[in-house]
Amino acid sequence: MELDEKRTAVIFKAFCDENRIKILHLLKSEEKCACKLLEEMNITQPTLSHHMKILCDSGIVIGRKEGKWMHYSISPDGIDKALCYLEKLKNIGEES
Amino acid sequence: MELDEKRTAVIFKAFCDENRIKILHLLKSEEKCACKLLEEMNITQPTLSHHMKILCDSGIVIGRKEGKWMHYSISPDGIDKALCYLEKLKNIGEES
DNA sequence: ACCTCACATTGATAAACATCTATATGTATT
DNA sequence: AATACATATAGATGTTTATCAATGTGAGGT
Repeated sequence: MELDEKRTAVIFKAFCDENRIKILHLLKSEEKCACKLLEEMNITQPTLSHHMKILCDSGIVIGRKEGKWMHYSISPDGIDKALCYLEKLKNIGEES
Repeated sequence: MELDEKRTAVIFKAFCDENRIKILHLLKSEEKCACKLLEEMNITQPTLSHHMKILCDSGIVIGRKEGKWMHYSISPDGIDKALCYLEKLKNIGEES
């Protein structure tokens, strides 16, 4: 019960920071490597790395290593988990 | 553009704290007054008040004043905005 | 008018978080 | 093996956030 709440909070951490929203927006159209994201953001490389870790921990983003590069993309399954939680929240009074 | 990202982050602030998730869970079945919520949570009254403010600012919860009491409930419209954002995020590569 | 009850606000404090610089790790390339 | 590059990690710092005790506000009730 407690754990569930913690896990849910971790999922939505992805969306509660302005820079992470910006990153998600950049990933919306296609998979991108970290260096490309860095170019388009106004933050340092370690800060980007920090945000990417939070995004991956949330399950909303997936990282794929290819040689020196990390390619990041949005995880439909991750989004589905978040969607599912919100859908359940909407069934007000109808079912428990 | 910048503002959009900030507004989106505010919406999802509702879901990124363990106690707020717990509150949303309590509101899932029915509207409840603050005092009832307080009974079921392990926090002080000012802390509850603080969380309720964040939840209302996010648009996910609606407050209704009735005499001395504040009744809180989940806003389907608020949830829909969050759902809409996530849906758009899922259209990967298909449309911009 | 006074008191009580429900809730909000203020002010203080500690924990969490975002950010940076500096450094480490790991993967090509020469 | 030496270097260069892409990313991660560590450590430090300022800011935001969660929390509480104390106080304010406003609505009934006596």
